[in-house]
Formats: sequence, structure tokens, C-alpha cells
Amino acid sequence: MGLVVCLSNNYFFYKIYHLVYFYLPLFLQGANDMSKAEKTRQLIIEKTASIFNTKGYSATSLSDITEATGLTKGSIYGNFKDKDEVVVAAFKHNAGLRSAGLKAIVQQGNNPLVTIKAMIEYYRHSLPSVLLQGGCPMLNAATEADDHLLFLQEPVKQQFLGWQHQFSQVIKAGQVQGLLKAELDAESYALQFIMLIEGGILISRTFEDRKHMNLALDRILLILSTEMQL
Amino acid sequence: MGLVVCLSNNYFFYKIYHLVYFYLPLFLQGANDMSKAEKTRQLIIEKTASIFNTKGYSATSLSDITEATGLTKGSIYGNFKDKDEVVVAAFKHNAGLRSAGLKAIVQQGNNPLVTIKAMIEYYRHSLPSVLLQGGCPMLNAATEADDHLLFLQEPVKQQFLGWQHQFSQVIKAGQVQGLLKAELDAESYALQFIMLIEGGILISRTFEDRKHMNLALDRILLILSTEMQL
DNA sequence: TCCAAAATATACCGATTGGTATATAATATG
DNA sequence: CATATTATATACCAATCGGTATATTTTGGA
Repeated sequence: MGLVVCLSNNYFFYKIYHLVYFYLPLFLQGANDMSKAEKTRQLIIEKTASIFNTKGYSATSLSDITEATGLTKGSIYGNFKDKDEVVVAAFKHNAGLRSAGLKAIVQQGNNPLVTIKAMIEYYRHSLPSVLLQGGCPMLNAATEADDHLLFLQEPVKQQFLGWQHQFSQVIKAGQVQGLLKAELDAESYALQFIMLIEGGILISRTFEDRKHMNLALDRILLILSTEMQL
Repeated sequence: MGLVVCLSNNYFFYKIYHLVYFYLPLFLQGANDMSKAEKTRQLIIEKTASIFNTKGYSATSLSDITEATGLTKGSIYGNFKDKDEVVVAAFKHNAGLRSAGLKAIVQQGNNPLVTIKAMIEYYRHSLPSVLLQGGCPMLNAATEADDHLLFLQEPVKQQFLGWQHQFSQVIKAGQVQGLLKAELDAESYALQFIMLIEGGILISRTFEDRKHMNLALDRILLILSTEMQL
């Protein structure tokens, strides 16, 4: 420190000082180029996402948020316009996790039939952790958004459309490759899968028994093998 | 009035007075033998049931209740221990309407196959009014109950079991009459119907389009005709 | 008709809600 | 290093929350 003070009127050594004290820590923590505020914003989203999903979006209070993050109201409102904005960000985070899970399966590049089955098995095996985190974010948000949290409606619709798209794209790929019947309406089947998955989660969560979810998923596999496959 | 006062020491005329002033109004309003409190309790339930279903059970405040009923807090708390008790009563009322709808169909005494189809069509045609009243009470309550309103969990479970029973009883009757395959697990099929209906309502409500619900209901009819019927 | 009991209304309670103005601390740049 | 800016913390706000003690009105049985 004394050395730095001594040389501080020298631009070259000042730059060294700057590099070491400013960029080195950033480099060491993984070349993180997020600003302080961006990191705080991310912290808030990650720490509150499961709380929102568990308690419900309106039932989660600002005290819950400050408690979970260790921050204060000032910090929350410095990074978000209001609670609604936190709610939307948390929902998108929750929904994004599921979306990323399916995406990872699709990107493994297996043939469409194998991919669809892997997607179904993904829901079978992730059910316990989903239930621990308050259930399906789509189901929760959709239920809460419809009449109450109007600002959530559009994000929920978009997420559902994205989900449907993930399924229907794989179905269409299967049709192109001659694995699935060409005359099938891929979007319609994707929706039926989603409806069965949501219904299965709902009942499984209510009765705290994964057998109902398995029933729904097996129904999807049955539709696939008896009705869609060539 | 003067006449009544004049004759008030005469038991016979007192009885006439009593009959006219007490029983006549009761008779005119339909021989209603509920006490005042029972009528108020019923009024509170009926006036708030759709509000609870629309806004959500925790998001509905006591102000909402007093505003909708025209009563005051004193009257609410004179008839219910606390808000939770109102919530449970309102939920049971909401769920009871659906249950009664199916029951009426079953009691028409048609053959089980016709009855099942009529039950499915009941959901198809009641969807618009269900959506106007905030969606399926079972879906809403189950979503809200799971981590948050713990006192609602048991009522929700019971209602789901009752619903499943309504379906499975008709299926079993169909098996007995040789209309449906005897080896089918009636309870399992009943659950699949419920999951599809709930999934259908969820998506139809989100996109404000009944075609998704129709997709779910047509799937049920397809399962019935291709898999269950003899 | 009268009067005790039941039902309803009024006025209040402390706690918590989402939100904000301002003070303090951390950060980025010359 | 000094300073301007950004980010966070503190202290407050009015409004509303669920709930209750008490006063008033309505009701039912003699």
C-alpha cells in the first residue's frame, strides 16, 4: 500500500495498481463482468425464486425477500421498480430452469423418438425436487395470474408457448425422419402432453404420491407408442 | 295494532297474532326454517364463494367479504370463528356445485356409457361459466393449499377423492353391465380423466380459448372408445 | 307484549403491507 | 488519491391486514 502511494503520480504504475486491485479480483472470481447492481439483482432473483413458487407470488412479502437475501428494502427497490418486477423476474427464472432442462435433453442430439421419451423421463425423475420447491412454476403462476396478477399473464402465456414449442419441434423432427406419423398435428399433441403433465403434478402434489404423475407420464408414452409411432 | 293490544290477554287471539306475525312471513318467503344465523352464514358463503375462487383464498380480505355481503366484521365473526373457516366453507361450496352437477347426471339413470359421455359433455359446456367464476375451484384451492393454506389440504384431498369416486363408480357400473372391459382399473382411469380435465382447464384459461379444453375432453372420449369399451 | 338471548354493528387494536425520502457506504474514473 | 456516481441501508409513511371488546339491534318464547 505504501509503495502504491509513493508511486501514485506515475501513470504507468497507477495502471498496474488499477489492474491488480480492480481486474485481478474480477478475474479470480471467474471473469465476472457483471456490475455490482447486476449481481445484486441476480442474487435477489435466485434467493427468492423458490420462495415465490412455494408461498405464492402475492403471499410472498417484501420482508420475505429482504430476509432471504439479507438485503434491505433500499437495495431491493434500487434494483427493481416495484415488487411486481421482482415477481416477474422470479417467475421467468423458475420457468427458465424447466425450459433449460428440456433444452439440454434436446441438444444431446439423439433421434426424436428417444428425445421425446427422455423428456418424459425428465419429468418423472425431477418430480420430487419440483414438489420440494413448491410445485410446477407454470401451474402456480398460471393459477395466480389469471384474475389477480394481471402483469404475469403475458409472461405465463409466453412460457407455455415456448414449452409447447419444445415438444412440437421434436415431434415434427420425428415426422421428418419418418419415425412418427406425418399426418399428426404436432402442436395438438404437444399440448396434450403438457396438460397431462400439469394434471399429474397437481394430483401428485395434492396426495404427496408420485404414482399419479407416473400415471400421467405413462399415458403420454402410451399415446406415443400406439398412436404416433409408425 | 291497537286491536292486538286490546286482546292480548286472550290466549286464542294471541295465537292468531303469533301465527300472522311470525309464521306468515316465514310461509311467504318459502317456509324457510333456517335460523337468522344460519341464513346469514349461508349468505356469506354464497356471496363470497366466487370472490375467493377468483381472487384467491389468501388474497381475499375481510373487507372484500364485508363489501360483498353488505355485512360488518361483527356479523362475519359472529358466524365464523375466523377467516380460515370462511375459506373452507367457501371452498366446499364451490366444490359442491361441481359435485352436484355430476351427481345430477348420474341420477338420470342412463346406462353407464351414456352417463360417462354426459359427464364429459358437462365439463365441455360448463367451461365458460367456470372460467367466468375464476376457474376450477379444485385447481385453485389445490394450488393454494399445498404449501400455504395448510388447513385447506384435507378438504381438497377429500373433494378430489369424491370426484374420483364419482367417475370410478360409473366406470365400475359399466364393467358390471358388460359395457366396459372388466380388467380395467376404474380408479386409475378416473384419475386420468381428472388430470386431463384439470390440465385442459388450466391451458384454456391461460389462453382464453376453449379449444384446449375440447382437446382434453376429446382425448378422454378417445380413451373411452378405443381402450375401455368392449 | 315483554324480556332474555342471539345476532349484528361500531370502534378500536397491534402487526404488517408495499413503498419512499434521505442518509451512508461502496464503487468507478480523472 | 480524490471525487462523482452508484448502490445499499435507515427510518419513516399511510393503508390495510385479521381480529376483538363492546354497544346496539333483532329475534324468539313466555
